[in-house]
Amino acid sequence: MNTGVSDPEMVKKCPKCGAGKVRKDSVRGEVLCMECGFIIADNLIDFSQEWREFDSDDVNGRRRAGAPISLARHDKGISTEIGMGFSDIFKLSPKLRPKFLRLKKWQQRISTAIERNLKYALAELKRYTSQLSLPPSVEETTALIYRRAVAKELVRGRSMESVVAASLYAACREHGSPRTLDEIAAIANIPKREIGRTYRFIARQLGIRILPTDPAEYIPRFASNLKLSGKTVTRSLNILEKAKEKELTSGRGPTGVAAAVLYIAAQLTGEKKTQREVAEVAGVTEVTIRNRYKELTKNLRFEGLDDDKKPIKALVVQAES
DNA sequence: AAGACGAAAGTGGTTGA
DNA sequence: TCAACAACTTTCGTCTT
Repeated sequence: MNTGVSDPEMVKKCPKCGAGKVRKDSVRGEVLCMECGFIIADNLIDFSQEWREFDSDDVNGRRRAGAPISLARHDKGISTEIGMGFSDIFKLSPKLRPKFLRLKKWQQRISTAIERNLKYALAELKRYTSQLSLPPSVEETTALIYRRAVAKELVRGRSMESVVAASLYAACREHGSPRTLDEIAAIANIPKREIGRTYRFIARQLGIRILPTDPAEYIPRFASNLKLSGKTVTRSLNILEKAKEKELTSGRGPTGVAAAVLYIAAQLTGEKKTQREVAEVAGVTEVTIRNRYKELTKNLRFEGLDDDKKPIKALVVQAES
């Protein structure tokens, strides 16, 4: 997203609504307005230094030079290649030249075996993360998961792409900014169920906990896509809290719950959206939204109003009175 | 005409024997 | 490995605004 913001750190006011309630979410890599829900900037880069110096030993041992080590580079950004300099070979005695060439050849053979694959995988990952506007922290986590999967030989029998996609799916969830399987499947060009299957497999093998996703994590993003205000987001989260207390969310698809809650909140704040629109961004059908909100309105009995014939109408009346 | 509603049948995934 | 099961989808006809 290009919002024309050169330095997200310096943004104090929302460029859209002018309100001063700007919050930086470094986990999701987004800067967003709490008033109108506008995402001012995303894809933030973490400029912070990972080490601090406490004494003179640290100054020598920890102060770093060069680029930080990155798991998202196939060689972690620190490989040495023999004979990169064009003229190096002429610095050697004629006697040593065959040895030099032999070493060079061997290095290439070793690296091609493992590194080639990794290089390709990480290039693919880069494409996914940039298309989904995910921050580098997620990319790093994905790279780590993928490396662990490779180390355990979990890629065998599976396509490399599906393992990268599954790693990405896992990393997004770890970072609390889950993407739906549909979203990842769309850019990776892999069937949704294959990613899901691979995800469950590697998660189990690598001991990654599989907890159901919290619908709340989808709400800000969906709301932003629907151009809903921060007020509606807040309202959605309130409704969701009540729904959780009454166990209305367990066992339900988190995207469906998020969609229904947003739909209801939008009705309440008068920012009317059709079921079709909400269903679209949430990646569920209108029927699912209907089923969820029927459960919600029936069981939550919004402020004592309980008209099961026309729950939504009842809600709007309640909101206006 | 568009949106909302809901019934019915079908799909893919989980679970427990 | 198989059947039962819940959640979700697809499809379609009806009602409401």
